Amino acid sequence: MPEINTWQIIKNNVLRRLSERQWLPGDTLPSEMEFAREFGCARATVNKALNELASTGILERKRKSGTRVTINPVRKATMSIPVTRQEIQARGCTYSHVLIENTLKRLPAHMTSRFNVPGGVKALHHKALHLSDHEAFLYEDRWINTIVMPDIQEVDFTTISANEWLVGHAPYSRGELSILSAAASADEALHLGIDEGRPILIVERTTWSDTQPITFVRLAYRPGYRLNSTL
Amino acid sequence: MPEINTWQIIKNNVLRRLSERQWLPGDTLPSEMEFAREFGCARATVNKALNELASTGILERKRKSGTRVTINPVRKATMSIPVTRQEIQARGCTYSHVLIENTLKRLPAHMTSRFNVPGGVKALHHKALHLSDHEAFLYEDRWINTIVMPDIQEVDFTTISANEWLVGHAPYSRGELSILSAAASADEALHLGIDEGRPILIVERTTWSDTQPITFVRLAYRPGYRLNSTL
DNA sequence: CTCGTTATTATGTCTAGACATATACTATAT
DNA sequence: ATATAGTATATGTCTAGACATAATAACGAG
Repeated sequence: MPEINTWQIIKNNVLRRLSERQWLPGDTLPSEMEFAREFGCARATVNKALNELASTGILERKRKSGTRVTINPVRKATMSIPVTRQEIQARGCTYSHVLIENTLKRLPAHMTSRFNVPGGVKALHHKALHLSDHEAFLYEDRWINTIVMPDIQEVDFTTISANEWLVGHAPYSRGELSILSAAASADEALHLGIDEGRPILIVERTTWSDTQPITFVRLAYRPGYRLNSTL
Repeated sequence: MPEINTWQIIKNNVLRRLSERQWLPGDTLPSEMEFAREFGCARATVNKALNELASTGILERKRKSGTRVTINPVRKATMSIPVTRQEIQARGCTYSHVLIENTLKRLPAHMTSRFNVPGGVKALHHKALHLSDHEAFLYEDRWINTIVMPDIQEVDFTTISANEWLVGHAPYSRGELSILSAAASADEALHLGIDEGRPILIVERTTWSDTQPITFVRLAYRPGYRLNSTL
């Protein structure tokens, strides 16, 4: 454990004392001033160390009440959702993708509510298959709001994937993520080359630019895929 | 957007300018000193604002090179994995759980490697069903390393769930999380009250105390369950 | 005993400096 | 041309203060 900075020394020290059960869930830790005296540093340095720990969910901090050990720590797993190409290449496999559909059509009912647009509005329906070492890896079924992203109709998605184009050209946005398990639909099974009904992992994501939804995508991973993370 | 603090004003200002595509992915932002002059504040305040944005993955910061807009932002979704009881109660449902098994037995082969212990070692095999409004919600199949947690053999798991006991009594630890889709096994289907083979969401988690594995748990959620998160 | 007021206190934010350090750039010597 | 040493620079860390603010605790009046 390389301890170079004062705030990291303090952070690691507190972590060690927590693992040694010196402070139990619910207990109040010493105040910033007490820590500052103990470590012979400024209060701001203690503040940084404790805030760092609070951001991971181990500690809870409140004005006047002080710093306490979280009783029911909500385990915050930071899942990184990489661009698929990078994920595949990081495993040392070759990445390729095939454009399956890219047409402007009327939004189906379940999408108009999701995009919060009136019925009858058209949007870009985009389907693509991502391959790892030339084997089906991920099937992508996406709707793109062309009202917000009009330029996208000119893009050649045979050379760049929609995901990567959007990451580079859509302004930074917030999003909603949903992970579920489903039986492969006929469409998904066909493209992934598996039997219909097989359990596959689905990730659904809606991204927004300010108040406007940009895109909704349903990612169907091939059987055996795992989303991993450390906490 | 309530902007009370200087660093939040700066953060929101930068976010807005990013969404207006004033700086594109790969571009270098002004230095901290320039921002400090622009906002009439100390450099430390700018530092906090920009570090805040860097922690979300939007910006990348490096000494001397400066601050630049991330080209391929790894979407960091912070999934909160709450204690099941809280998750159910947060939905306004009543929580209950049933202890199905709690016996000391020899570790199967696939677990000895996971726990990194010699073969023949015994561990606590713990199975429980968590119910939401008296309906099966989550089936838990857990192994607990009794070498590390000897006290656990005395606990009455009919009154408190293993998860909650461990959260309160195991020292803070790191863990590995894996999310996958699987066909319900006979055991899982029986307890969840569903047909064998139905696609269900599985969360597997191993938690460690320092170098010692404490527990491995496989959580089988009822069909229709979604893990949600914002990014 | 209850309600409202006041003091206290721990954290939140901020400043104006300082030195440290990684790293890109430049100049010099080989 | 290439390796090496030096310089400049932007961020990282830190200090010793200051005032702000939320929330608890103590107090006092009715």
